Amino acid sequence: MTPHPRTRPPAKRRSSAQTPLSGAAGKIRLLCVDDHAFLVEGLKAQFSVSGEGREFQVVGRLATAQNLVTEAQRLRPDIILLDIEMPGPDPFEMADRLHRQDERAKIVFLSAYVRDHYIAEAYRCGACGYFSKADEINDIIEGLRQIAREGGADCEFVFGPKVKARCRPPKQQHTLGGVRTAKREAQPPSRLETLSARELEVLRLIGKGLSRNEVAEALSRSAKTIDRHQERMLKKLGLETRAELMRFAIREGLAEA
Amino acid sequence: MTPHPRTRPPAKRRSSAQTPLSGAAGKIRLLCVDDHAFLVEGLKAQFSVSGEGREFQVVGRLATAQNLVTEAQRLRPDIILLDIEMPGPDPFEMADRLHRQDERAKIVFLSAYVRDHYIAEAYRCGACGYFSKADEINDIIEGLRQIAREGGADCEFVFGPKVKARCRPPKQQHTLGGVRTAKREAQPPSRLETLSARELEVLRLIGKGLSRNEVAEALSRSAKTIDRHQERMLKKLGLETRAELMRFAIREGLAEA
DNA sequence: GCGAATAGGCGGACGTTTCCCCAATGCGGC
DNA sequence: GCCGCATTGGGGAAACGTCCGCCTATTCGC
Repeated sequence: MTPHPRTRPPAKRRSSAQTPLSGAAGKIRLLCVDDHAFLVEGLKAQFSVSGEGREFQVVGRLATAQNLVTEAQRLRPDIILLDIEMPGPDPFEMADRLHRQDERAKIVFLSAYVRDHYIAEAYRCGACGYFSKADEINDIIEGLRQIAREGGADCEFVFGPKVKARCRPPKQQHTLGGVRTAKREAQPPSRLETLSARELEVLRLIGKGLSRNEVAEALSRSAKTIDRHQERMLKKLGLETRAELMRFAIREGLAEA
Repeated sequence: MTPHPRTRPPAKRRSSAQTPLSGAAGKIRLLCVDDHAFLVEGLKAQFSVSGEGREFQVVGRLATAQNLVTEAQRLRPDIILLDIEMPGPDPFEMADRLHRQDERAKIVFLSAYVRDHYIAEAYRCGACGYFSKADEINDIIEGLRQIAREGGADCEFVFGPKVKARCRPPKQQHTLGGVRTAKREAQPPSRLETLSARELEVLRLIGKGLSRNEVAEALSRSAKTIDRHQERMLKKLGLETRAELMRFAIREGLAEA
């Protein structure tokens, strides 16, 4: 399925061969990939009025990730703002493909939802940051500034405030304005991925509200076995009760609130 | 059990007693309810620059539908733009409540997703329109203009292009009238409101992941008392387990996923 | 091959949750 | 006063959830 196991390669020296075309007035050039015209147009306006963000310029817009690679190479934006929940091809896959073609491309994910799984994918496909659409616009702008200033592939991964709030990776974090940054190496994988297939199956059913016995029946196993899976999940995830497990399932998109 | 079944009442003549406070320059006043600051700020900018939409003005923003009724009555916007997928209380429920208090309120739903269920709910709770966030901004602006021009409760229900495209059969618009009688499974206006203050307090703590003993300690009560509160909440809400109670708390915005 | 690690499976111990029963207090409405 | 009801607390039974030990199978590195 995936010809390249999307694992982040060690940061390489950026090939200084190409340089992004500078904007007319030296502005930071953005390519927005989002199916919501509404949002992109508003963003354009935001950047065109005087005040916060006037150093940015939206140089292109795509409604899907379909032509991301070719458009990115044509427009040479400084930063690509990439939505996650879109019709069409998997944005992570496309980001990964772009990143393989051009190590210097700076991709920033901007999503309505914050999920460990998304964060891990974003990190793995070589993106530079991850922001929530619910983040304050000033925090996002500050983050984009920082990313624009710094180098390419070896820059720090920048989290929006809401994103940071949802993942509590141990240490190695320092504040920078409203945004947080984390050192590359210290980034833990999604906690979801530490679970086995069987455990995920159990978790999904728990998220649906099934009791241990109902889960046991659904999977044709003893209730005690379900208990065991649960127990190990709780330990792996650092949780304590079944209710917290349901919350986790909801947060990760395995269950609906 | 439902004092008001949320069925669209026959259009009434608008009581000409109250008039929305006109914007400083006679602009169309908008109240935006969306958890994405990003989108709302962009919209504000869009309306502030010269060009399309300069006759609009964003007079307020809410991140949830929680205080919709009070804020709408305080700000008296001409149109309320209401997102659907938000944390917190059910936007349809809140729209319905507002509509009962003020027949003249013009509510327009603006959602990332187009679903038959959403369209039917929007119609039933007295809204004036439904647009997709993927609609072109000019189409949305045109729709808002039309809604602003027309009367209150008796105005036509306006669909955005993407919404229209999804309700293929042209009869759909008429059948909506027949759809209204269906559904609305026997539930009080908001199940949250059937809970007492004390029960809400307990629910909030459960949503945070506290165990019965922790809740008991936090409220300086016996664990048995907490049990009792929980028990009655489960019965009132038609739930069976503590985990489902947590899911309910998340859905109602009392707890964070 | 062989230990270590990981996964799946089950039984028992023990605390928690669920759901009955009961009663006392205080508060507002009729 | 009486009624309804929210709030508080208790007893107890049965189911459930948490955690322990122990077994087996598979995989991986050495």
